[in-house]
Amino acid sequence: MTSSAKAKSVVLPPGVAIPAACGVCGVRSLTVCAPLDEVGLTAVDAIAVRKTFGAGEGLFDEGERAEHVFNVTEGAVKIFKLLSDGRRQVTGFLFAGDFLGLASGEAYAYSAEAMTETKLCRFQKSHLEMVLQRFPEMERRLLDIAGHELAEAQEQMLLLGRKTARERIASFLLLLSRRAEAGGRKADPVQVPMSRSDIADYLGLTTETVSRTITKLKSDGLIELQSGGLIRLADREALSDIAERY
Amino acid sequence: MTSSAKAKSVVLPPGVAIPAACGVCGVRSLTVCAPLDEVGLTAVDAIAVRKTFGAGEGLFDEGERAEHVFNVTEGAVKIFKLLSDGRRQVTGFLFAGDFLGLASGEAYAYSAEAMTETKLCRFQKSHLEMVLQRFPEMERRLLDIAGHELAEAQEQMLLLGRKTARERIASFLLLLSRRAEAGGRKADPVQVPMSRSDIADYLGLTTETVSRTITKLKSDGLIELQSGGLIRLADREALSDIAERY
DNA sequence: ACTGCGCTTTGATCTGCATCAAGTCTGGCC
DNA sequence: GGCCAGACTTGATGCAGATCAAAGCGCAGT
Repeated sequence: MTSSAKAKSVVLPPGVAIPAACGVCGVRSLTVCAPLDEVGLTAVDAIAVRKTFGAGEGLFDEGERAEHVFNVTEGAVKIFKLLSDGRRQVTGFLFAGDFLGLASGEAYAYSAEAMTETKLCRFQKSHLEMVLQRFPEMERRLLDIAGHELAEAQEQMLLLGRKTARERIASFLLLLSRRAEAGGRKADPVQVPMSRSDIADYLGLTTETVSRTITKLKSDGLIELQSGGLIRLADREALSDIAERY
Repeated sequence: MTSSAKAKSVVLPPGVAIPAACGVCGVRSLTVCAPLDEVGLTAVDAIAVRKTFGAGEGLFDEGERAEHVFNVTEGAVKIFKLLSDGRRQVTGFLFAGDFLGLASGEAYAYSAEAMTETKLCRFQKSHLEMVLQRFPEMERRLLDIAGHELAEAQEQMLLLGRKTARERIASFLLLLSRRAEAGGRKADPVQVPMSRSDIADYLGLTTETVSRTITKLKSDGLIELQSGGLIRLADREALSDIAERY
């Protein structure tokens, strides 16, 4: 009903289960599972369902009954809200290690869609709550994550309410780079897996303005566009000055 | 260093301690303390310090070491972030029952300032963490609160990124009314305790645009300005249509 | 009651980004 | 390897809201 299903590489039906395997999880240290010992990990493993979504495939829609939460293990996801006339605000991009579903009460507060082929662990909320009760260190970790997300949300409000287009793009590139680094991916020629339109809807701009502004940063020698959606931050210092933070 | 100290009615030195008294707390059912039994309440009481801040007085500044968290029991507080050239984004308004400090790690992610004479319970973070360990129901409650705040933050991103001035003002008035109701205050002629400038910085507009837009809503018969900062939502339905949500 | 200062409103003009409109590039597919 | 559709870039023009400017207005202090 909301986002156009522009799924392409989708071959499997949404969410083919593959054996859960926390033991070999490459992003565990980044996730909500980080503080768990073997006993906790076994408990989580027992309730985790691994799912794979193709690029463009929707995970859930805003307003839908929120039965699950997710942990991204591979790929990239965008979350967004829509107005009835189609205006869209992308409220976040999630990568490997990121937790998805904190902001939901009874219903999801936003829609979520895979941007690339994405793998994630899905948990039934009621199951996770039982595990949380047994392992308070996991609940503490969730609270930390929520605090970080809240701080990032406020940074984004500052960007959306008060920054110019140039400042927004500079902030965005630095944010992506910083998050890539935190997630153990390459920070400098930074991978930008989202479309201009997704960037525009994240930054409260239009695709044209995003394109023009990136072109300007390039001709000013602050960044270099490489193939494969990579962007090199040629003058990180100047970008930081423009962005003021991040 | 950040917000101009326009304190006026400040007579006492910042934070005169008055006896903590959870037993007679009028907003307990709204707060993080809601799920606690007598034992838990006693533990919280033991670490709570009651403070009073005058209108315009700062609670803390962004970047400052975050040693405390707060629970507003009376009054109204605004939280905001600043850019170096003075541009300001108000990221939230807090009223009786609201919890303050979730979004901070080592340092506060924003500055906070009392808008009216405000009373709050202050907790040392390290103390609260010990109490949380003993009373997991309080930690659960905190997680719920964080989830709500996250959802509100995303709603605000939609507003800042994609709504027109008229839609922003309509959304804001409905939000204030809804929160007043949730806090047990009067929802219809709704109290608007913040200045035009605070509203502008919350909505990503200028004071002039806020003023013009409110005037227009008034002349369109959707709202009525009353004395004492009260606004009557004369046509709530029309306002909702304009706002699309909230 | 008067005065003065800060807040709000109202008016005139300007501008950064949106909108409208063509191209141009890219990569998936036959 | 050539074709096509969708994504991106570039250009011309328009407009919502910012900026600049000047009154009103309310109330704290005398």
